Amino acid sequence: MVNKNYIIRLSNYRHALNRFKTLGFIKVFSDNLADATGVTSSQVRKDFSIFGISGNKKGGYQVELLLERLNDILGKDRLQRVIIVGAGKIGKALINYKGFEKDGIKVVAAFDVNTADRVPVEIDVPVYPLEKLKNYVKKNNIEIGVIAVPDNAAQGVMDLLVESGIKGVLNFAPIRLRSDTDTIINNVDLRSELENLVYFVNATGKSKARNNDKGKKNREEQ
Amino acid sequence: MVNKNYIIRLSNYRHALNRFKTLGFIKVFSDNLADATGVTSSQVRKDFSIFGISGNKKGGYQVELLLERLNDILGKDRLQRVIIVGAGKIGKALINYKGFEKDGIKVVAAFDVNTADRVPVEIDVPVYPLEKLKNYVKKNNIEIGVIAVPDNAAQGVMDLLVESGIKGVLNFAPIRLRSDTDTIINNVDLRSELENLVYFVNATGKSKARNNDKGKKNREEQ
DNA sequence: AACATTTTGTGAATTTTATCACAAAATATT
DNA sequence: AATATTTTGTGATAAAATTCACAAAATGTT
Repeated sequence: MVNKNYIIRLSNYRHALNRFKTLGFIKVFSDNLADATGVTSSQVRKDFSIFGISGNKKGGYQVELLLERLNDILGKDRLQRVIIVGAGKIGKALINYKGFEKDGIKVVAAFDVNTADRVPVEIDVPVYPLEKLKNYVKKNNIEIGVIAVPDNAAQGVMDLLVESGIKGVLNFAPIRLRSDTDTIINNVDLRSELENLVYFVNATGKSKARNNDKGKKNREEQ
Repeated sequence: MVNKNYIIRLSNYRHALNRFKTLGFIKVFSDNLADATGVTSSQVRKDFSIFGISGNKKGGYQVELLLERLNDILGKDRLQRVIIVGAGKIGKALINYKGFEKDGIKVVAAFDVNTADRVPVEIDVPVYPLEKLKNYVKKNNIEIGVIAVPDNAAQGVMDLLVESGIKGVLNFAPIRLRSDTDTIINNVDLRSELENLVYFVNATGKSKARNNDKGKKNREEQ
């Protein structure tokens, strides 16, 4: 069963590959990708096996071909348009972040209850009042929305997004959103990440090690 | 072996408990916490069992006592001071975010190569030039740092933080940081989160379900 | 062209994580 | 005070994820 962890790893392989490509690599081996992403080489091969990706025995994988295959799996063939709800601190940071574009993700609009004093200055992403969200999403066939509003507004926004027909939500509010549809919810909980660090920092030296895929020191995560 | 996932769940239980407390609850049952955090009740009990937390058969758990216990485990007894490196978009958002304080996390300073045009306006967190970081960390015994600089600067900042004696790092740069010390690194990779959504949104209806702890729709995560 | 070396691909084994299921305890009910 | 009900706590079990390990294939070497 393919789940989030597989996709995160594929995404990591893809990014490592892009770097290898920049460096002029023509082929890579599973242990190059393993080193670059912090997993074992058998993990890399197993993942590829699951997605039907194959290389050459002794010859490794052709960078170009492998990238194509990963791009295909990850839906990188077309630009993914995303909207952001909440043009506060986090919303603004996301709106102005240019790094997504090279990964095929484009913030096309933002929505906020208070558009007046929240217009981001640097980039030409329009900020609309919340009332226009539903219409915009339907008209433009937006599939992914980011929730960057305060806790107490988050569920309301979630309901609005679901009602508008959105398919996936990235939630920055530190609460558990509910939806009875099959809308996909990913959470980014910075508070939790920091609390986590606090715990392990305090535990350092008390031999409370941590070593699963997410916890292992020096391992990727996302 | 206690790892990140345990701590994330404990952190979630703690937050649910705080809400229950606000609502006037005196006691809770494992399935209240399960509902609130999106896990099973046996998971809640198993987690508690691992941390030696016990309740009363039939009586559930005393909210107040349980909170104390969780606060203790999660190191919530004292304020955790954190520094932020990089006063760009994300750095600024974190600096100005007030939500952490109620969870005992305080941003005490920020550092940036370019302090001039990057001073955050709203809150009185000082922004120092990068050269002052090492000294500041040592002098103030800072344990946790947040990396919010561009990719290409991230490893350099990481090295600097490690050299300064920092114990835990929350990394927003979408690369795998390396350190030969046992500094703990947690990554927040928004690009990866969005790519993940793209995959599952595209897969919707193609019966590519996802159902592990992180992937299950409507489940908490971080 | 034979032999050595490297690397994939994948079943099997192992480890980790989560769920089940039920005895024991606490509370409620009659 | 006896009986019924509820909920914990945890071994046993199941499921999931990862690693192992090795045959097979591709490439390199003598």
